[in-house]
Amino acid sequence: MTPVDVALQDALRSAIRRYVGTLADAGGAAPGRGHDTLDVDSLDIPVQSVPDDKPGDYGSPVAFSLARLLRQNPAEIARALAALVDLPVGVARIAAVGPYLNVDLDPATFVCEVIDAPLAGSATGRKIVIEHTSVNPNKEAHVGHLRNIVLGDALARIERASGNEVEVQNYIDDTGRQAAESLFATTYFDERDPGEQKYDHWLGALYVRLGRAKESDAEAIEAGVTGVMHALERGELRSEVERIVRAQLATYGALGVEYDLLVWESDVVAAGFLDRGLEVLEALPSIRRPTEGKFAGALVMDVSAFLPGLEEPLVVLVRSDGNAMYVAKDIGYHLWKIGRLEGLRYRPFATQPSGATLWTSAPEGEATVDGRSFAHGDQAVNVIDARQSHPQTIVRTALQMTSGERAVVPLHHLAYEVVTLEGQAMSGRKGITLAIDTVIDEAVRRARAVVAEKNADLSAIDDIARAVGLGALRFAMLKSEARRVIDFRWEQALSLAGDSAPYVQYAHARASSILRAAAEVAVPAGSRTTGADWTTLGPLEVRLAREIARWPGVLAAAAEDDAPHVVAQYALDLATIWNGYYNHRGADGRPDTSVMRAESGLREARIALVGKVRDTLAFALATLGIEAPEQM
RNA sequence: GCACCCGUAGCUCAGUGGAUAGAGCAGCCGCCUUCUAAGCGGUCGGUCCCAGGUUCGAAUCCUGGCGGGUGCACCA
Repeated sequence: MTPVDVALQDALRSAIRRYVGTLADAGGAAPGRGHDTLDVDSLDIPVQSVPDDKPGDYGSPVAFSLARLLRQNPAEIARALAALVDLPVGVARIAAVGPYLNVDLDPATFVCEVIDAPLAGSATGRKIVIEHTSVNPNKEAHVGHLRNIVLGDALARIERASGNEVEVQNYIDDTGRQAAESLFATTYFDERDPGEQKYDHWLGALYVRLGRAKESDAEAIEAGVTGVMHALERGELRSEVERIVRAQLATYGALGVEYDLLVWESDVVAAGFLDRGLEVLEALPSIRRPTEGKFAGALVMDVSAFLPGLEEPLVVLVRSDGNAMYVAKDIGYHLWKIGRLEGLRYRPFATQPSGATLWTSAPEGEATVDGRSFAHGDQAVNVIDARQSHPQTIVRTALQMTSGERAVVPLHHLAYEVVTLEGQAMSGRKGITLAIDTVIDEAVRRARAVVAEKNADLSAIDDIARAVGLGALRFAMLKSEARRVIDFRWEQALSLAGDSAPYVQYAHARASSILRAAAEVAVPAGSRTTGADWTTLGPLEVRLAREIARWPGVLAAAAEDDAPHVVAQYALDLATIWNGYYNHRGADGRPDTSVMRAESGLREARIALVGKVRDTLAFALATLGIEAPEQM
């Protein structure tokens, strides 16, 4: 909803009220036509962008719904309303186009309004806890994880840009089987890291090797892994796991991804979240401890009241041997995320490239650090593989049961589909993977070759190649909906043309280039740009400004729906409209949108508009975690 | 078997109940005597999986099919 939309809605509403009034005056002549019962105040008045081949900038199909309510021809209603309506500020004319009511904007007013509008949302006071990455600490991260990381990071940036406080958590499953297997593999094979490759890569290879060795020596390996798992639970191998996590974090750092807090599973358990979560649950009637049947001795939760139709409505929380299931720990963790449990301790873990401190949960840490309070989210969002939708639903259901039937559980699952590799399912266990580190290197290498070819004299070529290569990679992971399967193919993922980040970055560099040339004439300062004569602007500028005007709504929708692809698609749209403007030719076949060669007054107004184009492109890319170089 | 997700141009995908369904890639034809051609314009290409229904209006909502993916452990 832009200010123009709102003003237009108000104007149309008044006109409709007046129109209905005239029908009422004609009163007895037209009984039962609906005007006497029509509730104009609550009438929905849609305002939409007009297709490019139709007259007008914005239009409303409101006459259709009125036609039904008033039993009249929609085109007639549109004509009548066009005659009755008072023009809102910024609107040059309103006319009926068939049954539609279309408006032409006043270029000067509209463009000034657009270039003065803020790009970021105002502060909401809401805190959103986003969990993403959460890669098992036993191997290098691969392109399947890349999708998770990039989605989560983009969502965090989108929520921040929308005015929310965001805390990004990365959950470390340090007591799981996978970490145990990798660590055990080093002793089983008696291998020591020669330091020739990243530690997580070296360890990942041993993990795969151990998987193969199980075929011939299953029993001994099982016993050894179990031993390591117990040691992990006692917290004895924390520094070994930390070493893996640090190696993985180097990859995320290279992608430009940072976190606020690492949450270790062993700390979640030690803080009592598991036990206290279970206490809360055990008070509920749907929690039982059967003494016979297949779940004898286990603690189970009956979810049938919330998830009808399940073949097996009982979910095991604690096994009959006394060991808690993962989902039980997850329930405790999530009760803490939304502020219903307390007790983790924290210490600094690392200083990230931006300078921000990465915190970690730690048994020996402090309860409060640096004056900040972790968790206490008004909303929690989990970026997790769609294959885990069922366990996520169980966690959500447990929170629902502890909150009351009608309570709104502030937990979202951003479920994303898998990434396949040239059509093949990836498998860490089988070693069919493609490491993020490998892809980053290749992406930057390819981008560097193109930058060197197109623009060899740029001094910051390495930085630009990095921004372009990583941008292409991230964008490929973000441009489609999360629920779509992505088949990773090199040519597609690292493409520098078409629907890609470099396309948007190029549009941004073009605008930047103009603004460099313009710097001596006028610096864009919105509607206060010196020397601008707004009345010289025309439909071409309005078309461009209309696209910019969409941004706040796009940002809000992306945040509301946890949908970064909405921002990616918008960035492509704005870049397309801007490129079209840039290359536009008049009826005589000559360029008619030149900024620097435009006459004084028009030139300054265009400089201000181009400044807004550049800022909007850069801001949209930034919410996706993609840099926008000034030159490329 | 039950549940969830997907089905739109040759391929990969956008598309908030509204105007003649749009991009990119691939194919074909054009545009650098200068604000960046990583670009722009044109052209070719559609039973929006099928059948009903709701609606003034459906790719979009509902029901039933068909095809594909995923999930349904005292694993994580």
